[in-house]
Amino acid sequence: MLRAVNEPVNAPRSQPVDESPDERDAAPRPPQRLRSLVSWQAGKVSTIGARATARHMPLTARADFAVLAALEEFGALSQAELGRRLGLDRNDISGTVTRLDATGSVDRRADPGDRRRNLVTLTDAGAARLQEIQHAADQAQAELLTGLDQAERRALQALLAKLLDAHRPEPA
Amino acid sequence: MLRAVNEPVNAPRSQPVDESPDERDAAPRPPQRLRSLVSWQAGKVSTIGARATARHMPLTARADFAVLAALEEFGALSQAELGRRLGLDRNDISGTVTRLDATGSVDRRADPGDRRRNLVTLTDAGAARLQEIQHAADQAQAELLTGLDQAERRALQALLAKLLDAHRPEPA
DNA sequence: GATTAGCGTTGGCACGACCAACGTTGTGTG
DNA sequence: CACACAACGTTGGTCGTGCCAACGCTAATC
Repeated sequence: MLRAVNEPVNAPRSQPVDESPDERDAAPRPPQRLRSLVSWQAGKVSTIGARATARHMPLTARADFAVLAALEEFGALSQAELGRRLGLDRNDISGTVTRLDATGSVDRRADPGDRRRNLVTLTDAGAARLQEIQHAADQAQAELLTGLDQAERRALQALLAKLLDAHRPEPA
Repeated sequence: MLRAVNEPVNAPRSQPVDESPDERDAAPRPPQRLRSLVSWQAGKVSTIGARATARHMPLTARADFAVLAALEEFGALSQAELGRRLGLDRNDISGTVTRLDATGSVDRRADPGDRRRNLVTLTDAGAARLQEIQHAADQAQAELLTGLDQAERRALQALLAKLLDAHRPEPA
């Protein structure tokens, strides 16, 4: 049943090193106190995912992907609304949209009905770019999930989704 | 093969906004393409965890916690070894150990048997500090895990642990 | 004795999350 | 109508984190 992980945590030893010979070359384990912190685990998983991602695309493509995906799924949005959907600061959205606009992936223009807003629209080029990034992301995802079988992947994803649902109303 | 987890993903709608009235005030959902990326989910969980953590302690305490926990569990270590255990760069360990040494949480001295190394030892003050941080971390953890019952928490933790085990040999 | 490898340190870069301030524009209210 | 108020987009800055590069030192290897 996947071993409880939670266990005691209170087993500090004090020999300077020790290293029994059969784990000399094995991977050094992080301390139990960290291994039992979900927030630490999630952070590590995130950076491993980032490393895998970086092998398939420039890092900045991650922000692009988020914006493009939102536009594809919800249609044209203002930048503030993008921020709310994605859980990002509107400050940071600004830069990403600028980049996407410069490469023609997106069309940004003042909303005629409310000139405070910028209406951001997905272009055909943007849709194509979205597909590219999705492809790279799938590969990175596959690398990240090595070691988990189908059922475990689905379970993990479902649990993370449920956790996130419980926290959603905090955009930034 | 392997794109598992990700269901269709190809259901883009195109109405500019729509917003059915019963979710007008509800939390805006992130796009499906993101919700089906474990690496994105993990990132979000990580930052939500960081926010929760920040409510209970200074952010830098997280790095301190990692180092202190490793020293408590494995005894005195060199900085390079700390890096390997924690999956961190030895560059970054240096700064953390300096901070911990300055506050007396740790004793750093040249290893008499190999003067290239710094032997880092946990002090009593350090052990106390570790307990403090653990306490704060527990509270943050509880906030983060709101919305998951006991069994789900254990399952999530176990799945993350298994995923990490499959990637361990990459310190930096 | 010379080369190679490991260690700790400094300094730099990129990225993400966040906060503060400003000018602009729409929405109220008196 | 004039006014304060709120929302928007932008710029500029801070902090924490993950990386790479280089240096001087020490130990192991040949």
